[in-house]
This record gives sequence, C-alpha cells and structure tokens, in this order.
Amino acid sequence: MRYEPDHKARTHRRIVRTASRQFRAKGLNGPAVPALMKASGLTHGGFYKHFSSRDDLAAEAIEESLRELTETLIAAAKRSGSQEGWKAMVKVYLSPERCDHAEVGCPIAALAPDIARTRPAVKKRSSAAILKFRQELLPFMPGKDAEERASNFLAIISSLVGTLAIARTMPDPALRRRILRTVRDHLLQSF
Amino acid sequence: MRYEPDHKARTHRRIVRTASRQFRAKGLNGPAVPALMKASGLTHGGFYKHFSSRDDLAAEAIEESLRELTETLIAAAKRSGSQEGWKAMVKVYLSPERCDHAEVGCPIAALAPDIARTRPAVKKRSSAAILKFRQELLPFMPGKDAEERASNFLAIISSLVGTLAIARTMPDPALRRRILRTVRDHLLQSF
DNA sequence: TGTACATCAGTGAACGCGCGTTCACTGATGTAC
DNA sequence: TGTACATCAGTGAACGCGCGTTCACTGATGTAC
Repeated sequence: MRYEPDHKARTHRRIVRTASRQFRAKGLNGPAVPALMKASGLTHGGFYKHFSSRDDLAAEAIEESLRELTETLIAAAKRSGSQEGWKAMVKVYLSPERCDHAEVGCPIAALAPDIARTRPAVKKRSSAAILKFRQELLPFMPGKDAEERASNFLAIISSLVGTLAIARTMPDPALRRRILRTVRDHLLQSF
Repeated sequence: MRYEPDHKARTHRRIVRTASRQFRAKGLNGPAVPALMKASGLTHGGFYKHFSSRDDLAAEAIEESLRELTETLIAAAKRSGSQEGWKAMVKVYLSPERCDHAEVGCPIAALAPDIARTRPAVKKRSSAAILKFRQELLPFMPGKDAEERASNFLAIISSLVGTLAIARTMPDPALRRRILRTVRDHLLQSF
C-alpha cells in the first residue's frame, strides 16, 4: 500500500499527539508501546519505523505537549487583550477543567518527577523544552525589566505547577476547586 | 528462630522507612517488591507477612515520609527561634542538598503526580496524610488569623513543591541552584 | 501496453525478562507434659 | 530434667502476565523494460 507523500509524517504526528495525552494521564512509565500504538489505531509492530525507542517517543511527546501549552497560554493572554497577559494565563492554568483533565494539561505538573528520574537523553530534551517554554512566556510576565520578569516567571510557574500537583492528589472535587481558587486569588493580587 | 517481642514491628518499620526512600527516588511504580525487601536485607517471600499488597506498603511509606517531613520542618522552625518559623521552613525546603536528594526529601514534590494517578486506596491515605501535614504546619505560617494562615500555607507550599519539581528536571546543577535561590528570595520577601 | 520487480508503512508472532503474588518449607525457640 | 510439639519471621521456587524490542512478512502501488 502506497500512501500520499506526507502520510508517514501525519501518522508520526498522530502517534506523538495521542502519546502525549497518554503520558500525561498515566505517567512516563504508564502506557505500554502496544497501548500507545493502539490509541492511534495502529499495531505495535510498526512502532520502530517511527521511533528509535520508547524513550524517543516520550521525549517527543513532552516537547509536543509543551508547544501545545505555550500556544494555549499565549492565546489566552492575547484573547484577554490587557497589558497583563500573565493574569489570563494564571486563570486558564488553574481552571478546574484543566485540573480534572491532566491528559490535556501542563506536562510539567503531570510529569516533572518522572522527567527528573528518566534517562539522561529524555531529561535533556525535556529540560530544553521547558527552557524554551519559559523563553516564550517571559514577555507576558509582570515586571519592569527582563530580570524581574524572569524571576516573576519562576515564582508564578512554580506556584502554578505545585498547586495543580497538590490539587490532583485530592480525591474531593470541592477541595480541589478550593485549592485552585485560593492560589489563583493569591497570585492575581501578588504582582 | 524466635525473636524479641518487638522484632517484627522493628522489621516492619525498617521496610517502610527504606521503601519510603526508594519510592521517592524512583517513583511509586519504580522499585519492585524484591528490590524493596532486598534494600531492607530481606527476601521478597516474606513481604506479605508485613503488608497486604505493594499498594499497602506504598501508602504506609508516603504516610511515613510526610511524618518525617513534618518533623524536619518543625525542627527547623523551632531551631530558628524567631516568630517567623515559616521562613526557616522555606530555607530548609529549598536547600540544594534536599533538591539533589529526592529520596530523603518532600514526598509531595517527588510523588504528587504518582499519587494523583494511583489506586483509590493509596490516594485516599496519601491525601489524608497531606491534610494532616498541612494541619501541623499551619501554626507556623504567616498571617494574622487562621484563614490567612491557611491561604498562605497553600501559596507557600505550592510554590515550594513546584519549585523543587521544576528544578529537579534540570540536569545543570548551577541552574537548579539558581532556581531554588530565586524562589526562596521571592517567598521570603512576599509575606 | 503488459509484466516483473522494488518500495515501504504497517502487521503480528516471538524473544528474553522482570513483575506482583502465592505457597510449601525452614529452623530456632517457647510450651506442655 | 527430657522430649514432643507449636509457633512464626523469614526463605526461595514457582505462577501467570505484560513489558520493550525484533523480525519475517504483507500487499498496494510506482518504476523499469
């Protein structure tokens, strides 16, 4: 069976996108190769036509989900129209919907400890992707100069990541929402 | 072989304590039962004389590590002597040593996403232990009334957890230290 | 125009391995008589 | 005092299973002649 010229690239992208959701939902060691391929409507045998290893896919999936997150947050900031794009980002990031659906949410909140523990190759690509993510969001941060924006980015993103991570450990949805609301309100009046 | 009356209880405690380190180092799905027992100088066969399942040990290990963390932080606050115990807690929590040794550090920073994804029984016991942890630290938080201290606890702990999680994804030790220092300084002058 | 062959994305059986859990067993000591 | 038995923390072989990866194969279509 021959396909259109970009067929393989499209399949590849589809595997990466579905895998990025599976990893966020189940952890970096969660989904097995057969499950990852099945979720894209394929069988596991073809996996190594697309990726050199499971780690290779994991790294690509993390890079992809960080690109998606960047896009989502910047879109929210631009939609808000105001000078303070970071406030729109905080509101989106801490929304109950995103908290309850880790599979489409922030890969740092969902996977940071897994990334810290993973093989050096995956860790290197992931941390580079996080630094790129930081670079793209810096312009939207509060602060009068680059240095202040950089330090505020760290203060804000660490609070966001920690809040989501903590909220998700709580089985009670009402408590989760209370946590999200509390930190959101705190952050919005802090900068 | 008969043992002293408390022999089994001591062995049990030893398994839990070594396991709590292994889980923090390798994740909730990381260490296998044989490895967990071997780390305590035992063979895997006796495991089910002490625990009803691997999940049972995981829950107990998380509870234990949160008790240890509570102790460590309160000791730091009391050692500092000042009225502002939370500042001493922030400094200890974000120390480079603790960042570089997840196995003896905060189980929330090391395991939150794993806890969020785990079986309901483990999740329930873990979240209860986190709420107990919160309750014991509240008196040391900044704020003029209970409500303010509760909201500040959340703002501070989420920032701490997120900072450690993010820093640990970075392979460069200098960058890790810079991240820790930045958030520490930010927090210390924020409340 | 017709035929033999090359291409290559995807298939599915098979590999060696380690997992969580079970279970019959060990053997030093306490207890019953 | 001496002996038979009960106790029970810990041992190690074995179980069924799913893992990541390999590999010979499929089969529709493009290319060579």
